[in-house]
Amino acid sequence: MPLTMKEKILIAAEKRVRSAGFTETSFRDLANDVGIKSASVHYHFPTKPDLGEALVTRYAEQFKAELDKIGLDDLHAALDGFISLYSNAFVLNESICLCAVMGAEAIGLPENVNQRTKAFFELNKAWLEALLVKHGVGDGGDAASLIVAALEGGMIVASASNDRSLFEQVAKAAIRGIGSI
Amino acid sequence: MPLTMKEKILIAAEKRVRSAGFTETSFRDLANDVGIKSASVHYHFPTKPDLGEALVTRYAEQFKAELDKIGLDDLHAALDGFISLYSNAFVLNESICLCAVMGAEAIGLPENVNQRTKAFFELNKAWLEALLVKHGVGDGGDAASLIVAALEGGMIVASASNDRSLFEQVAKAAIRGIGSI
DNA sequence: GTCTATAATTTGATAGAC
DNA sequence: GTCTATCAAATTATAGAC
Repeated sequence: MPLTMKEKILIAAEKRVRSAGFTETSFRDLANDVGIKSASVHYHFPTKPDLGEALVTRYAEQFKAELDKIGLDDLHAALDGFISLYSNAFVLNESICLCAVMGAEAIGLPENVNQRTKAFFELNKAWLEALLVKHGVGDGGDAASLIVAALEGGMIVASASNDRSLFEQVAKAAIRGIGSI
Repeated sequence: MPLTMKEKILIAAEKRVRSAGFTETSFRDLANDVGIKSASVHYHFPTKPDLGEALVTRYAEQFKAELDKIGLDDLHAALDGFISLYSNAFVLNESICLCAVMGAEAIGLPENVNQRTKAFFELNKAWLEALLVKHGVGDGGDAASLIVAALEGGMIVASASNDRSLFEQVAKAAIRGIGSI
């Protein structure tokens, strides 16, 4: 099945937002990316908040699909799989997690977008917490919250520093700290 | 000594950037904030990268001044003092850390701005690492990197989720994890 | 240092033809 | 669904008077 124009726009938008930011991404840029005019982009996404909401929703759905592929029986393997999702999302000078961008811009963004960003973080935290509880590690959700925050923050620090190893360092330290939290 | 116009502009700019983002902050907005015209803002900061660089430099200097006030003899008190700096920087629906914003926008920002953002993160990491080493906790800088990343990421997650307790949770978990890293 | 005036570009969004 | 055409507003930045 070939891509619909709506999906093509979302793919182009995700790429731009994850590198330049949401506000910096314009309908005209997206129109050029997919080979139509900006008025036609508005046909698919009437307003920018509409686009933002669809963008984060799709991102969270895809992320959830990847999470569902990770086996939960081996704690270490599962944690590695989880971190790999973040690691793959972070390409130096090219892209960070969509929700790190949306989260940083959150104060100025419409509610419907922020709700979806919040849902993404909750999804991640809930998955991690379930994994830890299953293996009798960590009592509440503190460790899960810490890991999610550290991975998102690690991307931002590493991206600004133009040094990918900073992210790797944080990711490894986050895993090593589990059990004592 | 009364504030210079240059400082007034930086104060207004910091407020706007920390809530709405750097790209969203315009010279006209700042001009209105301080009661002059946008052309006059350009007199003080010829280009936007000039403004961004001055902004992050000033932020890091002020942060360093606060760090220098924290006593290092009591590990727990020092960690609490460190986290308080972040805690105070984070006001729900109003502001997050300037460098969390700049870091999230980093890919699209000019080099001179990113260098200053990187310096801010290095300053934080170095201070924390020195504290931990002094008290014989943590070998390398892994724990320090983790804490900085977790605090920055915690702000972003909490801001997008409109839930300050998420930040508090991450901050506490980050401290509790020290020693095992 | 601040002003007026303006240039050149970009933005989100709409109306209406096809 | 996509187009042309257009709008009203906002953006960074500069020239030159005061």
